[in-house]
Amino acid sequence: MIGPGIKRGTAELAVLSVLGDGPLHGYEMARRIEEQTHGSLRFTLASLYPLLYKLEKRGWLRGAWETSDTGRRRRCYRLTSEGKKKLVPIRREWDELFRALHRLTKERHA
Amino acid sequence: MIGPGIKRGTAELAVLSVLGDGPLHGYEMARRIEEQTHGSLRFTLASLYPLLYKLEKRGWLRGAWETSDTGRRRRCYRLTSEGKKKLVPIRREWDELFRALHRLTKERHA
DNA sequence: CTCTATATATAGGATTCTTATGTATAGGAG
DNA sequence: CTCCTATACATAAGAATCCTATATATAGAG
Repeated sequence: MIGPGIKRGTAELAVLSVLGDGPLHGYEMARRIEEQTHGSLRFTLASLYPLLYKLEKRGWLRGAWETSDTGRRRRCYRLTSEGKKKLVPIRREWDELFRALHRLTKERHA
Repeated sequence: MIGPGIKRGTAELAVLSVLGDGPLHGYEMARRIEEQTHGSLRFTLASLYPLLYKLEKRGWLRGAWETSDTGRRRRCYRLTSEGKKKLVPIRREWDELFRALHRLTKERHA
């Protein structure tokens, strides 16, 4: 489990990434993020929902109410075409950040 | 250059990493971090100094005033033995975070 | 003497995430 | 039928982190 304060900025990337596979509702997003990172990346639902509203307001997601097979009311989010376009440069930015930090933490005495 | 909001949590790692090579004063830390990450990681001096005070208060750094060859007054920071010990698990945490995010952004359809 | 680079410092605010709390329903155990 | 758990969404209040703006001061170049 990643310590507090270290995860900052990762939530948006995580949400956009899992939505890249297809539409999902919030509760399932959180479950998949935790599962696919083997529990090392986990953020609470109380963090997730405000983020979804923000991304929807920004036009990257669109949410639609639906009723599941089990009769449960829930809000299903999908990436908009704008959101899909943004995902590419965001991943590139993160990749740059990773490489930059690796240069700092590993490639000493250069 | 990494966009705003995406860098969060990286400053502490960056500072501890450059200090892992030896004692430095603030201005030089910022310069090296920018140089060693090829400009992609850069945080302002106004962010740096409060961080140094916090890390010193926490006991991971110790700062000492000195006068440089050019007669300039500056504060030189070095890792304490406690700070050196902390650097190991912090690097491991970051490595976990990187791997977790890679699983999310790359290893789809698993 | 002016301008730039060096060097430290703080106030104020924006952003991001967490803890705590609340609402509501489906389905199983008893 | 009732209690409990898992599912599902929601908001308030605050902590943590970083940035912009601003301030001070000095060395060296021209």
